[in-house]
Amino acid sequence: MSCQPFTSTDTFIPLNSESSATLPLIMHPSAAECLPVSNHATNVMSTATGLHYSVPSCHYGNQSSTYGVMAGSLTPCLYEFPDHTLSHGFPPMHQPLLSEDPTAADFKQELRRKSKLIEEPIDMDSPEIRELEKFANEFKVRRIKLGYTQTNVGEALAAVHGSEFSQTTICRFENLQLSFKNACKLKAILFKWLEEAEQVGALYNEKVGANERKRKRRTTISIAAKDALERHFGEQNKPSSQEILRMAEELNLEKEVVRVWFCNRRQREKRVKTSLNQSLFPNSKEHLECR
DNA sequence: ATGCATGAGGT
DNA sequence: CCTCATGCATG
Repeated sequence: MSCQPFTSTDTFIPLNSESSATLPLIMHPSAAECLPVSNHATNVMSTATGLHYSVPSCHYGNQSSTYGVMAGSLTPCLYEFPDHTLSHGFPPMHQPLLSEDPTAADFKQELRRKSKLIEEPIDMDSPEIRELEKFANEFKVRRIKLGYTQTNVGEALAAVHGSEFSQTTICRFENLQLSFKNACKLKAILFKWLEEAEQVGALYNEKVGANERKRKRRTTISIAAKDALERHFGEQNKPSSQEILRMAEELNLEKEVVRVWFCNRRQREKRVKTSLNQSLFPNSKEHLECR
């Protein structure tokens, strides 16, 4: 395709295998709306690479799908508002023509729906969100100062929390790619850890147990398929089982894969946008109030 | 850093 | 079957 993934990044380069804050990839016409989230505030130079566990000899490679065409540029995930808070695409399409008491049933559903809608009042101007954002940035800086990688932190968290977290989660926290609620929860934990870690001041080695791979291989969905899925998602973000099956057959994917794709897509769609992206003005410098 | 996956808890 | 929090696997 017309896309070319990063060229470097061999296997593991301890230093700068990441720093991919550029996101140069292609954008699907249907989803090119969000800006890439990059490290803006501070000048942290490199994110810790999370890949330093030794890869044994994973040779399960029978992937017939086209590789190298990473199309992961769909929605660079900034927080977004839940559909009901902002704009949404739910046509009022429930007209249950059941037998007995459509009114009651309908009413009930309506109620349920409503009570659901009245939950989190998520304001992006909320001081809480500002604070969260600030903490996330600070956390990263201090974490690096302590010499911890995201993986290290996740492991060390067991001490102050009880259980560990993955590199993924730490990463998502730092980049505010979690739901507001989730981020708040993690913030408390991370805050606690940070304090203790800074007191001790040194990185104590955690055990690095040999990992067993247990999961199914990640399915690689072709760009064409993703494109099709995106299109479907545009008009129906919650397809029925039937529709899912149909798409699956059409795209030569397992039904489960399609179902999960929609789940993940919805989840993404729902991310609450914190103010993390005040730096999304590529043109204007930064402040526009001076003078 | 992020895509696809899992599993717990809800309906 | 969904949502949500999470994470392995992979780009």
